[in-house]
Amino acid sequence: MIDLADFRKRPDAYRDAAKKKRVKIDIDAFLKLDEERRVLLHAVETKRAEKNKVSAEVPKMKGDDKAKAVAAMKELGAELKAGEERLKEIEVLWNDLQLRLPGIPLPQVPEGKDDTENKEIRKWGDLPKFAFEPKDHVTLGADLDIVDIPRGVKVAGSRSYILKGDGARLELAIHLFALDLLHKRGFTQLNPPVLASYDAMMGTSYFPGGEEQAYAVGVQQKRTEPITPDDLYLIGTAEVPVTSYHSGEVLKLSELPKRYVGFSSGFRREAGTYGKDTKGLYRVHQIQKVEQVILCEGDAAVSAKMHAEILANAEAVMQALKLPYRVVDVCTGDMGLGQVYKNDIETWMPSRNGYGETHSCSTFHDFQSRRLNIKYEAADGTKKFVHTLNNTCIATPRVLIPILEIYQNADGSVTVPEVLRPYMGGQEKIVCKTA
RNA sequence: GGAGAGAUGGCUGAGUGGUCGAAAGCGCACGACUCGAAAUCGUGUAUUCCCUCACGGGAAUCGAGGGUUCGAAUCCCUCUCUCUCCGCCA
Repeated sequence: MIDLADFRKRPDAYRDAAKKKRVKIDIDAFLKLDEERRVLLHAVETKRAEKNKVSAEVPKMKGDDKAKAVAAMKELGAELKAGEERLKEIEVLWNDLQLRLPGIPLPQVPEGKDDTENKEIRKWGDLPKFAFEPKDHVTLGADLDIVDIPRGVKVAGSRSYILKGDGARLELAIHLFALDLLHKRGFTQLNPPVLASYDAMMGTSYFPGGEEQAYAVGVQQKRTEPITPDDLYLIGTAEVPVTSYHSGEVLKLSELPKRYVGFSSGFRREAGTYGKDTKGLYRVHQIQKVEQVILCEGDAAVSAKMHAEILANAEAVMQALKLPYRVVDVCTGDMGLGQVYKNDIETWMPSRNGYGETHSCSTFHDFQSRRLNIKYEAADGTKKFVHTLNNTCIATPRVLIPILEIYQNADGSVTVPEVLRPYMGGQEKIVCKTA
């Protein structure tokens, strides 16, 4: 949610942002509706003030005067009701549009229509060279009996998988390594619910808009308002519960920034991606993720610093794993509604012969905190909205693609990255047990 | 799943139709007293929205939504949540 006062001052900036982000919203319609709402609101409140005033005087009146006043108020009450009803109708539309107004991208964000126009800002690591014919991760996973996709599909449908044996142990090792690294860097770990309320989904701005990407519990899909019985959604990322952790709270300046790391599964319906990335572990319905979340002072310079920090953390993990990657500035058309700056880390995946997105680092400024109502008491005693940021630290199973493919050996085994060995009892290699 | 109790400001807790946005206490802030502190005394202490350059004014909010009424924290209906006990369960 954006600052409406700011919006009214410079609607063109938001018109421009909507255009660049490819957000379909009629800014002029909203301006008109907003004005209509304010006029009507004023009229209704004036009537209400009159009614309140007279009603307060009624008990002191007697006889004729009293009867007249009551009759007049009865009439006023009817008028008021009509006005209130119209106001309510307008506010439904107003509120719906308001939630779709975009955050304004920072100046450094490149303009572009989609992910093909993201801009590479740096590269790290050397691309692997194989002296043998390398296998892809699906083949490796099957041959080593550590990734069972057919049985995953049997049990839970398409885009499902089962990590098995050393594959399962490797996954956990990756997360433990990342969690340890963030622990050492001052992050507090939260293992949150993977179920979230409508408010949490809305507050983090997954809703409205992303309803069809979320699995809903006990409710039908495609809805814009909370309904019974459960009103719970499977989260796509720990960002949702962790960012919502302090919703409705006023934090002390001295306790900022809050550095949290959420560890959870995430669930995505992947609606509308039929036929896309169907093979292997790239695009699946359930992921496991170590997610960094920051709440900091509502100051662009501070959040920029935090953005760099969490991006560096993720890069540190990739470098420790010795996986070649690049960092891109995500262009306007590929950003979310509320994001003002976003970097992706893309990791080299031999089977794709290219870089594939493995991390996403986003700065929201006060877009989420306005919806979630997370404030802090500033140095001058006023209450301001915090800035929120989040970034993947590591996510599986997608990162297993580069790990398996890059660390494979000519004999079909996979070397365990050195930094992960302590988390696998010192194991150095994953070999085929049945061969 | 069964039975019961409850939801009021930062907290505790009064308040069953008319200056109640809300007593009182605690907490907190400021001031007085003090060398300083404690104690004591005094003053102040919710959020959101609208109008205004500002001073200030208005509206809404006592779990949520609806209703009755000139007027609702108080009456009626629906829902949600919390707590206790029993059952079931990782």
